[in-house]
Amino acid sequence: MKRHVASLLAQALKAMREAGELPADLELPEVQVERARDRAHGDYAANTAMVLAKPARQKPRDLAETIRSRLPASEAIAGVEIAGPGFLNFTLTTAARQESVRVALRQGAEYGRSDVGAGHRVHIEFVSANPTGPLHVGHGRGAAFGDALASVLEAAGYHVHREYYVNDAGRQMDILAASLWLRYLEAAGEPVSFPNKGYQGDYIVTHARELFEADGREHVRTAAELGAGLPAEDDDPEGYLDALVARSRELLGETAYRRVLDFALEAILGDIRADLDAFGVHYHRYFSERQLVDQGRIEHALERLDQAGYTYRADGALWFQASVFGDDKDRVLRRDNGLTTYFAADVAYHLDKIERGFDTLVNVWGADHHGYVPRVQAALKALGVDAERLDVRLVQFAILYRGGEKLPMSTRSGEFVTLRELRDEVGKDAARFFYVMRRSEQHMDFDLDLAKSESADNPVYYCQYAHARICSVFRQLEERGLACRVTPDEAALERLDAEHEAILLDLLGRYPEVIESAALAREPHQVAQYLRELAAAFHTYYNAVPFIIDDEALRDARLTLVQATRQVLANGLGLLGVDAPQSM
RNA sequence: GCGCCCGUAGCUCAAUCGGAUAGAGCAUCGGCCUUCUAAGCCGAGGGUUGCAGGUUCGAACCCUGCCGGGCGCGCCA
Repeated sequence: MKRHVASLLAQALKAMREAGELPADLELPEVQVERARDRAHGDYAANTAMVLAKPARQKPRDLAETIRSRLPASEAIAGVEIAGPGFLNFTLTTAARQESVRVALRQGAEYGRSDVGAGHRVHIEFVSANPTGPLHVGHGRGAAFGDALASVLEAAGYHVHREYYVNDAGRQMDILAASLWLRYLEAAGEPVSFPNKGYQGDYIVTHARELFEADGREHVRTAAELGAGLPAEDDDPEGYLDALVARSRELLGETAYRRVLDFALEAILGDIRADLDAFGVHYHRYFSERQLVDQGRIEHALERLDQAGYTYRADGALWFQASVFGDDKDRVLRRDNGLTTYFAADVAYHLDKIERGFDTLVNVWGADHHGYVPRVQAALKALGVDAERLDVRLVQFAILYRGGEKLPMSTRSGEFVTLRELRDEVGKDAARFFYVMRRSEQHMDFDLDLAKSESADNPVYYCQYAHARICSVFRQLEERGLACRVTPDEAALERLDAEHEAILLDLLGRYPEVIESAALAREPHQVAQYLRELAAAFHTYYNAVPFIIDDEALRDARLTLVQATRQVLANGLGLLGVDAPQSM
């Protein structure tokens, strides 16, 4: 409908130019049509006359008058008014307004879907937390945002691929393997001392015991063998850790070491997958960084950069000329010790996404990675890829509070709240809705005690309650031996002339526009805001007007309206990964 | 020090590309269960959109400078 109005305006402008009412050389602007914020302003509003006033050298209101006279007739438009400084306000006919109810019920779960995405292939990468421990609550926002955005894009007609990038290569994996092995030795009764910089969490102990149960004493070495000749930990904790890793590797041999490492990785990745699963987040693929290394994709990427002529050697290292493409400085790809950097792997990963045929790459990153964005963009540009194709959405951290006290969430400190604990405390639905309710750029406060103690006031329940209430109405109807006896097309929707009904009709018609807007702006919070509005309109309606009444035609019309509302609530909540319960 | 993000009601946040009288929830106060779920509804109070300039028909939004908060500035990942 919005597009219909815009097209009417565009035709009017064209006609005016041909009639000489606008300068022939005037470039016609893209017509902006928006939903009227105030119902007194009709259904749709356009600022076209005000935008054109200056270049056309005419008064906005006069221009608006001319535009109105040139508008083609439309069955959907009941009237056009000129208001304020020169707004054109369009009012829909009642028939056009009722149409949304019929469309919503006819399309059911499909209502709201569109084809603006035109099958564009979008790769969306989110969470991608290091597989060195369970997900903590800091990852929750990225998970909720990324998944909701992916769903919204799907609904808007994009072809979406969800991916988790697993950083299963490099030093952190060695530290993980060593940490798990030391706990394994403890489980076997060896008196080893655990390094401060190792992964301290209980989950390591748990998984180490599992390894002990699975493999028995096969990987046991004595504490004496392990400690012999190692430097003192206090002097150089990081150096000590590296020495410990090297010693572990040496004592276990490559095969057993690999076994321990893979066991640790699989166990932790299993935890992560299970947590995301329970959070309602499902990926098409978990993409392994190690595989990128093993398959020579990093060398491939470095060659490509080299061929493009943007690498050079200095101080024994291989550098990328990121500064040529807008980054602050050049970046190292291969260190003087011969190992490639994390950045090199990331270049390879992004190149791989492009080579897999994706049109657009959406990266959902924590805001602490913002300094990293220019160098990845620079690499893509150097590889001849249009930087517009990479869209990095930075998600600000949610600052956690418990009882008014700010909470740290570092995995190193050992005192962090896991995503699982969050789910256990406040529930999946409340957590997901809360995370996705706000703009991702907005810093956010999240008080766990508040979310728990006031869980009944959480906006998610407000929306779910509206859905459950509607289901209850139909149960009630059945109990009284009644039913809605008409199809949506037969319903006497013209009887719905009350103010509350007009508001609901208006909102139902807006839903597809909201999805489209949320997809284009990459802002799933628009959907959450909309659902709250829709739920509010329904609750008001529910309290003001009885549905199960004696007047059968009116009763059926109201039931049809309410059924359409239920459908839209269910569709919208579904996009956000929130359940729409039949009862509460 | 440099760079990025943010600053809106007591609190947490919205505000459709710059658009009409800046809106919700929580909290406070006053009402509504003898009919479909009170996890709800109706009403009231609460604002110099951090501050000061600028741009224009029009600024919470764009520009400049300050103030405050978060984050980042590694041959770590």
